[in-house]
Amino acid sequence: METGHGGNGSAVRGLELLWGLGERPKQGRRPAFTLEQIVRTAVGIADAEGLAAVSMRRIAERLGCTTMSLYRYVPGKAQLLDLMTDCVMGEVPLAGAAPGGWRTGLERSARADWALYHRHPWILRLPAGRPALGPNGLAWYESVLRVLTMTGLPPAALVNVFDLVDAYVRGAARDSLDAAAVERHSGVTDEQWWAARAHIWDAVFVPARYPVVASLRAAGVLAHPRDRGFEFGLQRVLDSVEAFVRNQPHGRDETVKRDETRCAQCGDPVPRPTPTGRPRVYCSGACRQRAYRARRAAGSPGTRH
Amino acid sequence: METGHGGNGSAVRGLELLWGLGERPKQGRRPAFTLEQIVRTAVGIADAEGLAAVSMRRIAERLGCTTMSLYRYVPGKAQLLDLMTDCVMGEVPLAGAAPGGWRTGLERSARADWALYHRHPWILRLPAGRPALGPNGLAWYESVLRVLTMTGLPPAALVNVFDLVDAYVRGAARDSLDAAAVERHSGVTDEQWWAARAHIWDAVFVPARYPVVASLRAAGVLAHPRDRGFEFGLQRVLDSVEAFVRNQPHGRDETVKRDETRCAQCGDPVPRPTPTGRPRVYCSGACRQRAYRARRAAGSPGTRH
DNA sequence: ATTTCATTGTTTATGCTGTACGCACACGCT
DNA sequence: AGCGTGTGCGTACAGCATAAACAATGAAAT
Repeated sequence: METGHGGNGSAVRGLELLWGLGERPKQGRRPAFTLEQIVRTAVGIADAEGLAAVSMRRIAERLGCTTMSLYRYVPGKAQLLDLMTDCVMGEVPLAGAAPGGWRTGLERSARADWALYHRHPWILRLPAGRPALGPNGLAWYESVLRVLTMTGLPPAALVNVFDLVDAYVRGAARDSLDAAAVERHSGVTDEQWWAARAHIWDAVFVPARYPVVASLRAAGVLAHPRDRGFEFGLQRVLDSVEAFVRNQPHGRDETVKRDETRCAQCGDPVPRPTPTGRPRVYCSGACRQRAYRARRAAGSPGTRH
Repeated sequence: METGHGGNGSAVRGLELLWGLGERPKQGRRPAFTLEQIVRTAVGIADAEGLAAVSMRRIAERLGCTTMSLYRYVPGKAQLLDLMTDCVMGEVPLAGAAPGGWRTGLERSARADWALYHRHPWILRLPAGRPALGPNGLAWYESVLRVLTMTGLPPAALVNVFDLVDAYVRGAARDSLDAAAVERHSGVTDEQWWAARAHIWDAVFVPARYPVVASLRAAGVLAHPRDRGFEFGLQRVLDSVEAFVRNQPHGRDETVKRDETRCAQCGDPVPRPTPTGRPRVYCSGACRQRAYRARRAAGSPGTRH
């Protein structure tokens, strides 16, 4: 019997929906919408007003039908969310062979994910049952893994590396998005937010109790250029994978040489090979100045006195 | 007027609650509970039945009072969630100087976080407005940063490194927990889950369309020894930080030497320095066998044939 | 042409949720 | 004793997902 469609359990049915395995019945009234219409409507709401605004009522209202009509297309809200995830996974360009070898391919892939999460912040709010296993998600998964095979690593290490990069990108994106969400939701910028609570921080960030945090606050690095940190971390993660590949018995390293020095302040690569001859330490004057201020404020950590 | 306490805005009031800045009024009826009682009750419910089970009604029921009484202690549910977060942050042992230098300290800290997230999976479900800025969260933040100062890195790089490790641990923990949650919620093990969908995977994981994924599935590395991946990724992240510190102009590397070879299959360190003299490649017989099976199934990626 | 019947759309109802509002009581200070 | 403030409680409301019965549709069978 069941509610409809003759499916054998809503979870499995959800997967069948993902892969479009349900054959259109010849008999009976024709549906007013397509599944894709519903999913895209839901995605639109989530993009515009956040995941909390995605309710069955709201979707039905936009589509001009009643709430319960939707349940003829989808077993439940959970399955709809799965469909939404795979839908937007179709946006991300598939990873492919890049001139710089697997490292560049992986780097581009990670940045594409980062961009995707910023376009659809709600993705990271819902549970990730393994790399989303719809057609789009699987195509993406395959493409990244294919790039990784260029490292020559064995299968188990392959998925480990994938999980490492994926975990980092997701974690970093969540932090960045949460901060942005607070800003948008409350209507106050990060600076205003900190300012409104200044009376608390002043009472709390006392150097006696929290010397390191206090010095970092004085150095001005606690405020929000948080997105720069993503690039830093991404390069570190890729560095480590590269080193791991190089140390493997059968690992073939197809990466271009990249031993440029990096900024001692932010970790970005230092642009030009220095005109004076002296090794360049900071990537810009701003970073040098920040380092100077930081040294003064923190009682010179970062130099050997 | 407001509802009570004379607070000036619920968000700021929430922070004041976190830091216990509200002075107990001398006049009037004495409260029946403490804030901590309420928070701990909520934490208990979240631990036992998940974040979704935490409702004001439910908490009140456990405490033996009515729902609305709770609003005398807390401006709203959002603030209560903040308090819950900082409450459990008090459980994690503070990072400190370890025999192995900053690397060991950071490693222990990351593992402690991992354990915390597994004890209280709901933490990763709610938005992280920066490292949770209650007393416990800040103490933890300070302790980790203090360990990081041993690297001699400048302030901006310090927070970058912190964010890197934090993002990875959170991301990896989320994946691990989501998988476990699916398992517990649906009552089926991961194997049963995959088995119930075998008819879909068989139709979908065709080598023609998804060669890499298909070979990985055949190699048996797609199933769930997902938690091992955390150690792998953690070591890679720490490796990269170590390399970054070593390449810094003023970076002092206080780490013990650790150039043991690692398993070509899973990345774990290879235990003994090999009795035969030949360099050991796999950490165990199981890994060697898995690598063998994988090579047969995948048309030998991982060897130069 | 009429009946049959699978399938879709709608209506109604249930039990959750967070929380705004107002009232009654208890306690410390005057 | 009594005033005033802070507390605990009950009611009420809007919104949520969805179960179940029912009405409308339209292709196939007779």
